[in-house]
Amino acid sequence: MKKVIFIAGPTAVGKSAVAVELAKKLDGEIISADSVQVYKHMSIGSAKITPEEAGGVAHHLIDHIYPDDVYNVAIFKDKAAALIDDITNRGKMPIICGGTGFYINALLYGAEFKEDTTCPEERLRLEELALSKGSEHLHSLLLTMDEEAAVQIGKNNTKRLIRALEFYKATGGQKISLHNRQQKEVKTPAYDGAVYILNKDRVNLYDKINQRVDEMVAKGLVGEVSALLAMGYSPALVSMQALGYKEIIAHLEGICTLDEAVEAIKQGTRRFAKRQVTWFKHQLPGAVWVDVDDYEDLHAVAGFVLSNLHFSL
RNA sequence: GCCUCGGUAGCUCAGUCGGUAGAGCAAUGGACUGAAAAUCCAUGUGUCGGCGGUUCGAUUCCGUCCCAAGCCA
Repeated sequence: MKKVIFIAGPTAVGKSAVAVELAKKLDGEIISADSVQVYKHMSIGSAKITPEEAGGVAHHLIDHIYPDDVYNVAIFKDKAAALIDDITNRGKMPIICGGTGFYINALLYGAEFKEDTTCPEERLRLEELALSKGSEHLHSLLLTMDEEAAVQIGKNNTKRLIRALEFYKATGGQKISLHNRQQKEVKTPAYDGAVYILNKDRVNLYDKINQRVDEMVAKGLVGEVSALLAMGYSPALVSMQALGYKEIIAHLEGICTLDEAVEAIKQGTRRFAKRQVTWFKHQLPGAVWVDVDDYEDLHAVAGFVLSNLHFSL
């Protein structure tokens, strides 16, 4: 099995800096597991690494598609898996760094995305149906097709209801409940992975988040967002739902003040960080948790990871 | 210094005609398998400002003190 290092953790803990240092020490290359940093023109709000911070270390899956391109776990998993092969074949160490737990899981456990189970037209139709008739209607529809999924998803989770119905349509009547159960059964890692989850005291993390959001605004987040709108990217795009973008768009549309938008970004990011930790806690068994507050700085954290690696290099 | 209005959950406040209290927000826990920075679910014990008094019983009534806001000087 190929050796792969994973550096995960909530937003703003300092994953990037640790990953870069590891890459330098181990002759590695970094593959980003982040659902927003993939987009071009979305740099400030996604806290994309700068060339100086990257320090010459190769970074992949950052800045490689446009905000209106389709992107999802399956695409990520395929690209990342191919990159791991490539990097390994060149004799370098692949380092996965990112906070999108969903992506990391799919990659580590080698989720199978064989056939295309999406259907954009059907999804669009269902979205309109949800708007006109409400999510309860979708729920009752799903009850007749896949009761298990309907019960599990509930009446209010419009996005999942749409996904379940879309899946049913795209696969010619297969149940997503069965599909999901099968996916979850795969619990053998596809790689010889050394998984580290960086975390820190909640209060300290929140301080860091608030501070970082202020920095983003100071660096010109508002300008970045208005530039995206000027380029013609619709606020309805998936990419524009990202934290920092949807809130600034609301401000630019006159729905709220800049201060209110900034507060909303901070709060949304705090909640996001909490969800990330919940995911890692339950979905990445066997990972090594590192409380970065226990170390003097991020160099020391990288040092710990190096000394803790279970495989030789 | 006088008068007025307040002091109840982390915050903003409601309420108890005397039987120890509840909303919004924040926060916390959880779910998640082709939108995931998305989406959804669950969770409300706090010396009811301090000290005394009346009372079987006070956060509620009375007295007094402290603190905050406003007004008059």
